[in-house]
Amino acid sequence: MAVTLADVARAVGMSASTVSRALSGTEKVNDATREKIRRVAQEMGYEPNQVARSLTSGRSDLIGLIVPDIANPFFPPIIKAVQSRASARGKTVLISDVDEHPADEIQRARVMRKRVDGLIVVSPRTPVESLPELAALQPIVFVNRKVDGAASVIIEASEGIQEAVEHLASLGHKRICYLNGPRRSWSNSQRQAAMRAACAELNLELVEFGPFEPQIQAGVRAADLVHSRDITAVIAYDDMIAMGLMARLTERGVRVGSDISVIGIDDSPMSGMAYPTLTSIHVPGTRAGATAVDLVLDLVDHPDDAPKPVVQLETRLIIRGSTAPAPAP
Amino acid sequence: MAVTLADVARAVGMSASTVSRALSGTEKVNDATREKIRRVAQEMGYEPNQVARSLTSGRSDLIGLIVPDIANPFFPPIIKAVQSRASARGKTVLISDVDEHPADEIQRARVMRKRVDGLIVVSPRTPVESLPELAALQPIVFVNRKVDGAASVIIEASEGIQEAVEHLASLGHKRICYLNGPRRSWSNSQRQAAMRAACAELNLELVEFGPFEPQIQAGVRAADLVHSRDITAVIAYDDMIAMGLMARLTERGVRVGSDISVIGIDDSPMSGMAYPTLTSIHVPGTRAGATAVDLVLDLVDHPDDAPKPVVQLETRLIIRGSTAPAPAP
DNA sequence: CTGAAAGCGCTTACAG
DNA sequence: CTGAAAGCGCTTACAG
Repeated sequence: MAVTLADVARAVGMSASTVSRALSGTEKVNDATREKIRRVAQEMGYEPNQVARSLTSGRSDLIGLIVPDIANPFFPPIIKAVQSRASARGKTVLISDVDEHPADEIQRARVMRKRVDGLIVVSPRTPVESLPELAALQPIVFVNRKVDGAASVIIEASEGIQEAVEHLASLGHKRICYLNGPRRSWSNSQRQAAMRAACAELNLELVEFGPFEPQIQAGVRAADLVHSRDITAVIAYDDMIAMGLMARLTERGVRVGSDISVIGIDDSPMSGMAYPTLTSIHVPGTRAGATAVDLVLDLVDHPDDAPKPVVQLETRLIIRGSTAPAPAP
Repeated sequence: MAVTLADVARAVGMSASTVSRALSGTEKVNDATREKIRRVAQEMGYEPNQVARSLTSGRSDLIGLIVPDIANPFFPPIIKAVQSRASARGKTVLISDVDEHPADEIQRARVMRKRVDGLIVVSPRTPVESLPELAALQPIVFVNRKVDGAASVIIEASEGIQEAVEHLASLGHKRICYLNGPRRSWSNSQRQAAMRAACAELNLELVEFGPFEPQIQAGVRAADLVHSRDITAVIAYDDMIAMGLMARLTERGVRVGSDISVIGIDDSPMSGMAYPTLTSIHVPGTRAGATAVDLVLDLVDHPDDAPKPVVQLETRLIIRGSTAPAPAP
């Protein structure tokens, strides 16, 4: 059996209370005593039982992180940012991937909630009617979705999309295609609205396809739709779809970056490595992750503070090789 | 405050023991009693405190999973397989990404160990001298690394590499380049040895570069080395490196799949989507993940069983568009 | 089938 | 500065 606090107390001839205080380091204990206790605990290989600790103290120093799909390259940078920020603040992060199953989000959140101090839920797919139940699991922070009455970090797509559409317009494109993301995605409704607004403002024709899942294969399917129409420029819901689109168009002999222009969203690491490199709208995932940690830890310390903070982050266009002047008609 | 077992007991006028038994479902309780308790608990919104439960029962129904880098596409399929298998067996998975920092593996494992029933560590980077400490954190299963005296699921690269080298030889390649993975990677030492054996057997010249980190950027660097030598075929430590290599060669005007042949390892989802599509050695990550869950749960149930099981999985070559006959000299 | 009691390993007022 | 005691919320022999 593992060494317990009581074992250490017996070994040094002191009470468990004192040992506890000496080891947790916060309260006043005689320096010599503390020193001795520390040494003995060390020698005995004592490791505090975190489960017992969190049962009494109510704190676990753990943050739970729920993401829809770690295989989507949009999420790893956020996850890494959350981990690095949390670790800087003395917390450990426990990740859970719900594999794009909306129903699992609430279930995972419930399972995790009791074991962590706070929860961060990225791009929740939970239907709007179940959102209040999730939001009630305080302290909780949502990333990439606005949830009424809950703390959130949201990413404002409109500037980036505005820039993207202007970029295409300045290259002479007249008809722009938008490939929609998942049907009930909050991000997609944002992006779609921004597309419509930008095209209306610049007097461009907008063609929409989708919904598509954020997966390469969906982009492959989209390519054939795009190819069958008279389209010279495409903005995809995300880089995954854009990559699939580019691969399939190339396969069909369409030269991306001359015959057709393609823009992704997310600016994921692979966008700079594709051929041609992918023009993409940068989404500040790293900043979003770090901010979410700060918000959730604030909530842990001040659970009753209201209203809940909402942080908005902005996006911008990164121009690479997949966009070019519209071909002459 | 949340509803506790005692609250429910008071509400139904029974002891906490009975309520506990009724809800956990294993022991014999009067059917009517159980029914009533269940209903009341439900109405009151009772959710058992898992922390308290695991303090007394010693079980958490949680499995910890430690991976080096979730951004590397090799890991998500393994993670998803672990999650799906665990969930089928009534367990929840908590993931931790150590961001390729070997020292973090032991630290995370220690933090997690007390809160989970068992641990799965994928592709551990921990130096061999610290491995015993990790292995001592029973129950633990290692994936993709053989650890003395510990349960593990290992992936035997040799067949796949043998097939890859034979494939290149049959296409007329005489000199083959191997791009080594990380310096202290167990997989790389396996792969390197298999490369040397296969080339020796088939009487091919082997050129080695590296070590390289398993990242696209490393492949970009490798491309320039490869380009400066008289090489017609490359096998990379993994798909990430192969993708970077292909992108950079293409950029420099070398046609992958005719001027030069490239083979990756991992057969990650993106290998079918690159242009050209990447010939790659399939590594059964999904099977490895599911197997690891079975092994770790066996260990949880029979902690004293020795010797620890070691499962070997095999690899095979998937031929796609990035390999072609050697160009005439 | 049900209850009273002890205990899991720690923390935290309360005294001194 | 230190100790005794209570308690966190549950589970589990032990009786009955």
